[in-house]
Amino acid sequence: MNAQFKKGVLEMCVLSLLSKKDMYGYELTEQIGKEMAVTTGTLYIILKRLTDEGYFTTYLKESSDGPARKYYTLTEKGHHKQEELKKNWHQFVVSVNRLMEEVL
Amino acid sequence: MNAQFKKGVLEMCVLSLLSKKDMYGYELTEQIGKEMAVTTGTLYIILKRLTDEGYFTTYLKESSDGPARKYYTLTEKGHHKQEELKKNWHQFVVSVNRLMEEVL
DNA sequence: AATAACTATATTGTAATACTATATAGCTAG
DNA sequence: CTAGCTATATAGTATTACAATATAGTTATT
Repeated sequence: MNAQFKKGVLEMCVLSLLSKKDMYGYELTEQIGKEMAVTTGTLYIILKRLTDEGYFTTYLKESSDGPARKYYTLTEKGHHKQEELKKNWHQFVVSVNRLMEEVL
Repeated sequence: MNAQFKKGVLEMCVLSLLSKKDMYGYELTEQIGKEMAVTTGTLYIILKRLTDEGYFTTYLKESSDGPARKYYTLTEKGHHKQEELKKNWHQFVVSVNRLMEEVL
């Protein structure tokens, strides 16, 4: 998989998953990992950045089978960002496909 | 437009356009510019890199309305790279869409 | 209780690549 | 001859994913 394709998209995926329900970091890594290669390091950096930028709030919750988990909750700002990124993404895919399929 | 989405994709677009016919740098900028914002600086750096990596050969040709143009021709290696990137791109889009639409 | 395996969060340093700004210069029209 | 268009090119910066590594709680096995 081309690592460059992921630039910006991982952030969108995180926001998109969190728009459905609160999740913790490790869980996000596993969900996204089903579709593409991603390391925990990458995910935690994204989570830290987006938290700093006000897209999430967080809370700790104990786990029955392991250490406590930090859950992420989308803020209003986060929801808006998610919708904006999703819209941009779909437009982008259409543009790229048009460029590639086009017979000039 | 999210600049990050373009990472890796611009390279693929250049290869894809050149798989149809030889083009010169400025022409590529204009064609890609129809679908997304892109500066000449970015394009020429990509062209230089891909030339150095053996995906193109180049030749100069005089123009009737301006300075001489440097045309780019895909090599066999370039054609293979283009097909590979295109395949990866389509798979990537499917994966991302699945992640975003999924009800978990 | 000691150890290994699993779960979970986090940081540092590096690599890849797009953007901004700028430089250079040929050609054409007024 | 000058302005505007065409065309190629480079230097410095910013963003973001990856690899490697550190830390530590929990569970199961010996």
